[in-house]
Amino acid sequence: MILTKYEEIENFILKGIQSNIYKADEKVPSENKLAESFAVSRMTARKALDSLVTRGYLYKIKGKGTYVKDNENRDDIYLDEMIGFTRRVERSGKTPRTEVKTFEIRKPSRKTAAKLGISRNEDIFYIERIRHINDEPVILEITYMPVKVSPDLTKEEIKKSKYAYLRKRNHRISEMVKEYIPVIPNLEVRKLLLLDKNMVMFKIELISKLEDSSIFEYTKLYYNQNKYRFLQITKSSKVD
Amino acid sequence: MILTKYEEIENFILKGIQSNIYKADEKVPSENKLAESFAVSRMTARKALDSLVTRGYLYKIKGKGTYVKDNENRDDIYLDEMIGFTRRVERSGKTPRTEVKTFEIRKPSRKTAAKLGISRNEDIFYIERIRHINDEPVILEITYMPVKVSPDLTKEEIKKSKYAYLRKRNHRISEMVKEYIPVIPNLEVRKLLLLDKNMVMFKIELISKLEDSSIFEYTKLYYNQNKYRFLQITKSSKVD
DNA sequence: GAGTGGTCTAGACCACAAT
DNA sequence: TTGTGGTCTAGACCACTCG
Repeated sequence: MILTKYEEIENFILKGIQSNIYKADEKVPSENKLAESFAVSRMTARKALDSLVTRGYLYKIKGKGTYVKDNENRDDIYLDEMIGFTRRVERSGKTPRTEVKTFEIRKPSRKTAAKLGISRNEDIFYIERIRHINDEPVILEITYMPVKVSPDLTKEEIKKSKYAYLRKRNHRISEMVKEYIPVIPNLEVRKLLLLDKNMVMFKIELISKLEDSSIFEYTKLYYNQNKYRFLQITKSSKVD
Repeated sequence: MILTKYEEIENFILKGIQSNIYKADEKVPSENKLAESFAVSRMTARKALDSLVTRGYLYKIKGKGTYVKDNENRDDIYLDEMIGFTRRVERSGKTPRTEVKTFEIRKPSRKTAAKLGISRNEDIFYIERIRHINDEPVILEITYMPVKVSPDLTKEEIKKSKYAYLRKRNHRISEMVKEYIPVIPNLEVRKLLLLDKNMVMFKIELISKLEDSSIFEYTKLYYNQNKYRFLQITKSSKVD
């Protein structure tokens, strides 16, 4: 099989990573070095490196160089374990912090109104929260909530937990539908999570309902790069 | 906020998709048209389109043009529903087919041996299967199984179901650990699934054990582009 | 033949890091 | 000052599709 020049370079770097010639958080050859040693233009060498950045193998630092990404030491998230961010982080001995970036009342977009099952002129809370672990931003959460369902919600309460607020009001979630989506984040998400480069990451979209079937929230969650592994354990299943 | 030229073009196309000016499976402006109307070089226009392809908004056909991806009409996969491929497809009124691309005995790589908990000189089955729906390849499955655990496995049996084989032998899976991973597929995966372009997709890696805790398989599953939605429904949870 | 996307070149200027 | 990555240009040749 014939490869393009940039595919040759990609494979060269990948082999170097697999054989541990290029170690985690150490440099791979610069774009100019690669261009010279493969006798290609710098743009071709760049294309190879950029591809490996997007695929999660490398990261770049302007003015410094290109480095091998360390994908070990990620935190595990079990899909069936209903545990909140704060408790999960504390259990692992780290320090969680929640930053409420935005808390305001808006009218929903057409898409959001449809998700919430309301009309476009009803008010909603628009809430952006950033979850930090040891002061590093790891999760961006964007929540849309109908004001009529949670009329007395305050910014102070949202700093803690949406679900603690529910308990206080003697409500609870009766059903939650989650969709797991592989994405490359857009500019806004990259900015909020301090990611300077495109790379694959995890998005979860969820809708949760209360006991009376009213929709409590429509939420999008973006999980920072390879800080997380998403696991599911199934016991004694009746597979296939 | 100042945007680069290719980001301007990306946003222009995205707005056109959101406002339905560019409709599903219809063309967006060609690279040359965009280069002209934005007064940039063709390479810059290309960079914008390529980014949107990787992010799953567009697809390109050489010699024809660049089209808006239709992300509706995807099949739902429920993470908690333990149902096999064949039954799930038939339930939706479509025709499933399994192609056994490779079935051979090998020695495992270091990584595979570690996953299977065996030594590098024990034999394993290496199995590549491609799942088709209505003759379109949608899932690539790569399985590693220790021969000593399933010594009498045949290619004929693997054409049907791994788990039917287990039942025949009066065994069953006692535990399955799955990891969900967002990836951009490599060349080999793209070739087998007939994908001509880089784009985000879903990978599942799983390890399943039998009642005696022996490891039955280590399997990687690649789900074709946006043919699938991965959903999870949680009822009456004790959230956060 | 005209238009499309795919690859590639040989430059350029910039912002940023390190020394 | 040197080296790095980030953006961008103005070409080129190719393979493919379609009329």
